[in-house]
Amino acid sequence: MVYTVGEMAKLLGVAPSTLRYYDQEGLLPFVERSSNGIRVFQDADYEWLQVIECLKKTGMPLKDIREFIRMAMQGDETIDERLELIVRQREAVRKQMEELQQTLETLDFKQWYYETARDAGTTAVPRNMTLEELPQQYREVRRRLRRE
Amino acid sequence: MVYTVGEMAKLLGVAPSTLRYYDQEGLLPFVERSSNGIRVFQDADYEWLQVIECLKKTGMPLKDIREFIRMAMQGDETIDERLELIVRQREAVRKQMEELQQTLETLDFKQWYYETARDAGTTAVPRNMTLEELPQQYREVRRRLRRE
DNA sequence: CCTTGACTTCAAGTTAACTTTAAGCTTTAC
DNA sequence: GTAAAGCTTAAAGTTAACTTGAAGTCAAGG
Repeated sequence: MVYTVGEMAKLLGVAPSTLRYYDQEGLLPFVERSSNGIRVFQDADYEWLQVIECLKKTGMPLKDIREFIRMAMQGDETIDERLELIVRQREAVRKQMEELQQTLETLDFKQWYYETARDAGTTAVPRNMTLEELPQQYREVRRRLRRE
Repeated sequence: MVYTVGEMAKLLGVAPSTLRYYDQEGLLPFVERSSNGIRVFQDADYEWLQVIECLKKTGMPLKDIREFIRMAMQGDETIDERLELIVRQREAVRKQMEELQQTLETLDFKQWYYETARDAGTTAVPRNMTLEELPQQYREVRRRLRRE
């Protein structure tokens, strides 16, 4: 199966202009052209685009993704480099998940805070609680927020 | 304790210009000024800034954070609204974590892929494996990547 | 034959979140 | 008394990742 830029964009759920922009930025060296200059996407290209999508979700900038693609085009001699890059991004994502976990804990605390405030009619109640009055799981969070 | 913009920035690990920018954007209505116009940060302001930081990490744009701060300044009548916003952000973060989890699984697959390629000397080996030859935990990932 | 729709390129515009620069004020240290 | 450090504002500059607009090409349908 082959696809136009519009069809591939639809498959991926992005705007066609995004794919043209990626091509312009050198991320899509694998995309071929028909005799009259129209981009011809193959099924295999879908997989490349999914990998680009994946790396983008790790927060990697497009120019670094371009380097990864460039390496992949080089062939088997760059396997080690590519492996190293993947391992590095994996660690970056693990770190991001830990940070998000902490953010979630803060929001859990805030949710409890506003539920308590709502029930009491005023934020003064949760705000002025001592650490001992605070449910155990929120103590660490409040210590962090208040630098206590 | 009171702090200048530079001291507070240091505590938070951000640039002073960032705090000035936030102030300009209306995110810091709680920060007072000394007689000669210098910003005076209080300990309580540190907590506000941590909350701003937390909301920023959820991906909330600054103008929405400003609205949250504005609500908080309104007082107890906005408790319900603020609770709702927190719950919404909490759900957004849970979703982000799920997406990151999927990204991580893709990277796990790619790591295995390149380790296998390295050991074989060519990416042709992992690439041409049938679904049955593939370790079980990677089958779903490859199906997604290849739209199989 | 001609209109429609989707493709092309190139250039310019957009947005968010800062950062930098310039010009000026205040306090502290020698 | 003056120089340095750190504060102020306002305005302009930066960056990434797109998006939009203009002008043109091409194939299919009525």
